[in-house]
Amino acid sequence: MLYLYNTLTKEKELFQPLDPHHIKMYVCGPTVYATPHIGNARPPVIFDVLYRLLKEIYPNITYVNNITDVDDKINARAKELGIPIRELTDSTLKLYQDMTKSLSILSPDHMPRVTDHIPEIILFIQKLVDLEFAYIVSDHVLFEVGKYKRYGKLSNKTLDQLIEGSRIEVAPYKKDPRDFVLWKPSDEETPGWESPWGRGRPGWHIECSALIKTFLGETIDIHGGGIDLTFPHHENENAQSICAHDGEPLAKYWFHNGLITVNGVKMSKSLGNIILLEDVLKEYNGEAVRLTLLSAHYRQPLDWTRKRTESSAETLKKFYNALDGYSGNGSVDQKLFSKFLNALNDDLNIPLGLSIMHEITGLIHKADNVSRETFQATLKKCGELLGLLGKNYQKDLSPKELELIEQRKKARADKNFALSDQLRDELKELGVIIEDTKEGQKWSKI
RNA sequence: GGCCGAGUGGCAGAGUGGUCAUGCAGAGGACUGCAAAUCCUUGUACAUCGGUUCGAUUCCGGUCUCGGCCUCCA
Repeated sequence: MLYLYNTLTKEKELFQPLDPHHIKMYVCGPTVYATPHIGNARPPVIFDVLYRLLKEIYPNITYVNNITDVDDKINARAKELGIPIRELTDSTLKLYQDMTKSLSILSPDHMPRVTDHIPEIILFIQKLVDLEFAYIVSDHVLFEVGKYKRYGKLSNKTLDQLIEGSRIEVAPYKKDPRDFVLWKPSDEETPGWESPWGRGRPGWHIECSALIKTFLGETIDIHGGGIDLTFPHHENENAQSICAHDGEPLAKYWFHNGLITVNGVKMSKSLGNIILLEDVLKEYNGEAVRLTLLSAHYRQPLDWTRKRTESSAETLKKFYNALDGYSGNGSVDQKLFSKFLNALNDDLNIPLGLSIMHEITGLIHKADNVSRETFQATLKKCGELLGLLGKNYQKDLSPKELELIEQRKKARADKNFALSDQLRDELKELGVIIEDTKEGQKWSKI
């Protein structure tokens, strides 16, 4: 029984799929204009775990994650760099794909690029115009918020509050300051597509509505993203999709992850406290970064510190240590695995799940040879669900490393401890950890 | 200002109306040539003030502090 916290109802709810034979999930993907930071990495990792969990429970799931490659931020950035837009989006997309690889994120079933689906977007907007939920003014197509009575339900805002906030851009042609752009005109230099409303480009929110419709249908099970997308992005998406689809809900469960903070405050471009993923990966391997991203409950903020990442790396070492010597043939201890699964099923309580993995680690060390394999298989299986412990960590050693290991073995046999200690230090410098056990000298590589 | 969320032991971080979170760090011990790993032992934790209750860290209300959204943002 899977329970998920639903932003729409503000409650933890039993997950009841629309169709248990086909689960549909959509997560808002990146706008490809800037080097990914660790905040960009949290949703893909969190949703990757949810994806793995759903796969464990249900036979068939379609997960769609879009790539936004048309956006004014992209245009501005390309101009600043003096490079063609396509070059910027392609190279940034490549960085995101690299991130996926280094953080062991499974590929979603579809990763559509928005620019490959402009006709669907135009059709979607046309429908809203035809139904009179949208109006055309000054070459723009605007969604008329006032026509959707439940606007604000998702983000828990009343119409009055939004007006009082009054930080909304008030273009003079808007009927209502809250109305938002579905389509806007492009000048010669700006990317644009021919449409019934002239040459232009889509507004921010419409792409997701159109892509969901295209790939998954009118109503999906889970729609997700960072909590900061709730308003205005998801609120607007929700409004336009519901209006286009005769009141059918867009998503049954709205699932949002908390944000990454630095010294307690949100990491954001405007504050300039961005930590780039590539910089973190220079110091720590992807798996340690992944575990760090999973080390707090997904809805809680996660304060990014060096100490935290180091602690994750240590934890991984401990887990891998416990898996040492595993044949790969153990059978999973169902009782322990259920305990772990129950933790994840309870609104993705990954920290609790990790504590169970620690418990299993202890059991491995205390077990006899027969049950050890079972516990190791179980730990491995738990790790799999979190996208961890998949590495074959006993990597090949270089000839030099092998040579040093041999030398040390000999030195110990000769009881030349001064030399053996020196060789151990040398190997450590190379990243090879030597441990002496009853069975003799053992090595592992970080 | 409005709407959310949070305050747990040295740190990180779950959770619960009444015997255990867990990890790291610390202390003591076992093992070891020394380490490391591992094992055993070890901690008057739940912002604050009231209320409900036989009993609250857990429920309710007030207060304080912090964060998020209301603007591009994952």
